[in-house]
Amino acid sequence: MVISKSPARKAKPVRMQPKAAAEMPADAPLDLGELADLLGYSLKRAQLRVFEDFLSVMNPLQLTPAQFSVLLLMEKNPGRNQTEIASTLGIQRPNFVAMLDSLESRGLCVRLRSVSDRRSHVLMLTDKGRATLVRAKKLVAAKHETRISALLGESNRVALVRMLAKVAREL
Amino acid sequence: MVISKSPARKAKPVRMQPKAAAEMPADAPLDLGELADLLGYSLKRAQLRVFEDFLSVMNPLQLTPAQFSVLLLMEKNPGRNQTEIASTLGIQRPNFVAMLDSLESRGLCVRLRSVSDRRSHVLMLTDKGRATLVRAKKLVAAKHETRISALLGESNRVALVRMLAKVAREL
DNA sequence: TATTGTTATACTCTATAACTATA
DNA sequence: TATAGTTATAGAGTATAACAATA
Repeated sequence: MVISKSPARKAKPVRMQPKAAAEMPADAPLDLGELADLLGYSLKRAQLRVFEDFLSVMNPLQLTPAQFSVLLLMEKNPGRNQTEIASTLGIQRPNFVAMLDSLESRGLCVRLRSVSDRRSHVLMLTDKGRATLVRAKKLVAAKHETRISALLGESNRVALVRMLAKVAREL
Repeated sequence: MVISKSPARKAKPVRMQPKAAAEMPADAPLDLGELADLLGYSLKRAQLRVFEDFLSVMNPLQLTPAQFSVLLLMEKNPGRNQTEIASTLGIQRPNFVAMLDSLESRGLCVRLRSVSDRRSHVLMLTDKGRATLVRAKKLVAAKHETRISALLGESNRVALVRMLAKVAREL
């Protein structure tokens, strides 16, 4: 009977080296190959960079992209319940609970028990939430979107958003 | 002395309702407001959708986008060590260990102790890894990228990737 | 002293099952 | 019975400190 192979991680690496390792500069940047043409790859790298910039711009208000999107949705859709707001953003209802706890404990929004259906919580921005959102929008417009627009050109930025929305919607 | 406010999540929601809740269809899709113009938002939604499609196309080979990118990099850059491959992909070295364990245990690649620097492991695709990569590339090209190209048009797809790469690189 | 691969750990996101109170 | 909010939990993904072997 053959002893089953131990996990690969335990087997110590051994033997042999690629033939002509001498040709490569050794410290040259790696070749991305077809990775550079893969939409998913550039999409992911760009998304990380954009969120990073958003976070740094929003630092004074301490709002994440997800929190900002929740506040925006509450403003545009007052009177909606948790399930509606969460599902619109692709957030699972259980995961939305802690998020709302955080926003509500900071006094940015409130949960009101609905009079028409006492199971559900109607979500509303507080005055502080509205004021914070005004400041947040100004920061995003002035320091974040403007920066992207300066990089790509405004018409390209708009075209980019439109294509991404189409991919998210129709792929 | 005032009792400190209990966590917002414990305070039961109460009273009051938005004035004219009667006007809204109640089941209408929510208004995204400025969210629809936020690059970060469409970027994130598109990225999730594209990865989802990639995963379903790659289902027969059981390769995640991250694993596929690692195999591609090994192919184009034979003889590089873990630190080089990981950092090129933005993966922390400690997190790369389990990933390599998985690929190596599946027989797709090997770690060879470098003869020039015995601290480092040179990464190489196995024959099975090369064969798997060939099949993976064909699947991605035929079922994934083609689908995106059909949706946007090939010239738009290329323009999209170029803009995303620029954002990732220069923002 | 510095670096490579590694371990351990922790924190965030995300996903699912199940409970409660209402309907 | 079905739904809204919640709890508990588990799995990815990601980040940092520290160690052994090697340079």
